Amino acid sequence: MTRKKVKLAFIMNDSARKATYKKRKKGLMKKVNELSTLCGIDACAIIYSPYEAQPEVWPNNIGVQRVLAQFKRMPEMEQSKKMVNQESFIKQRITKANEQLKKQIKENREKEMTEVMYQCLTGKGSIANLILPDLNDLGGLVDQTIKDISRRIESLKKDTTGKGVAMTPEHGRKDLWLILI
Amino acid sequence: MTRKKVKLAFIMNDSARKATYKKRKKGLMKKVNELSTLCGIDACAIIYSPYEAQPEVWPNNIGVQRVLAQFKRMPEMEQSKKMVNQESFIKQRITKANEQLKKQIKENREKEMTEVMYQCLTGKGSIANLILPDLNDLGGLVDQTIKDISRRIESLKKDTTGKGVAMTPEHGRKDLWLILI
DNA sequence: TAAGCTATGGTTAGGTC
DNA sequence: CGACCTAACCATAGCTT
Repeated sequence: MTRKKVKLAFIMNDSARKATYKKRKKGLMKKVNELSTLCGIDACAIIYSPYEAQPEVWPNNIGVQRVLAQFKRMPEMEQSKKMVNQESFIKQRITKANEQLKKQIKENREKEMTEVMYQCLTGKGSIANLILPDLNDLGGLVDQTIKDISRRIESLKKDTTGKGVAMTPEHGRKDLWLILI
Repeated sequence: MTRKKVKLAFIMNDSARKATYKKRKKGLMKKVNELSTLCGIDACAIIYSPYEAQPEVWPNNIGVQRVLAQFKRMPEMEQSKKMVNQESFIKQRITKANEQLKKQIKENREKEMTEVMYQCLTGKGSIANLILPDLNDLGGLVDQTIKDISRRIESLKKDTTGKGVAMTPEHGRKDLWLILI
């Protein structure tokens, strides 16, 4: 079945949009209810849709009116403070996404370099045709690997049972430890 | 690790409550943003909490004010219509939960009876010490199983390749088909 | 305190009936 | 429609750092 990730954009197909609306509205109401219950906070939600003449609110009209009254009672300036508007919210998400992207790139590069190092160790490749930045990264990786290996040797020396220790690396550097097997 | 299902009730532990609040508020904001974007609807959210002096709103104060104005402009009577108040919402959830409970009980009973039938077939048990309701259910289950087996035999007869067909049953009665192996 | 991790359970897209 | 199903994706509780 085709269940690809849905792009976060307006759904053009009318019936699909309505179906999604109904499902997600239900989920959202549940979430609001949970947050309110779990944390004992005052919350209210109002949703307008082309499918209903009246907006749907949670928890009820009295609660909404009360919250709204409180909200309107504040001075304009105060309202602006600590307010999450759509623009800043989206900016936050973009920043977050960019951070993840950077992390992924770094991770990919590390894997690439590990592969190169492994190729060299098994004689299937050479460092002859690498460019300078790659050589620098590779140097760092080799240093790190040597350190890891030294630490591994030390821990093996201390293992008096003679049966070996778990192969799990200390810091999640799973791939590199394979070299020792 | 212990990551059991959290009971839907006020979290007594202060720091745990705050942590949950922060995580869930973020998730909620994301959901509101998604619903609004995907379905092109006008939505706004207001959350009061002991952790912030000002309520947090989405998408922004202007949007909230506009939605609120629309809301207040309606006659009282109209507001009451189609409104999901907390009580009816909770009642809905209770009804739903009860339905699920019934379904689960029925499912459990079916499994129990299947087990009994299997015990009898393998000679590890007898129907001698069963009470009447159990016998009735068991009878129905056996009938159903015989029908399933007959259908299975028919479908095997029609299989001219002689290589057998997939062992997947037609209606998800996985366990019973094992008898044929 | 906050930020990061991951197993788990919950939500939902795309189907069918 | 709307109810149900399932595979995938997502949110998050409980931890560690």
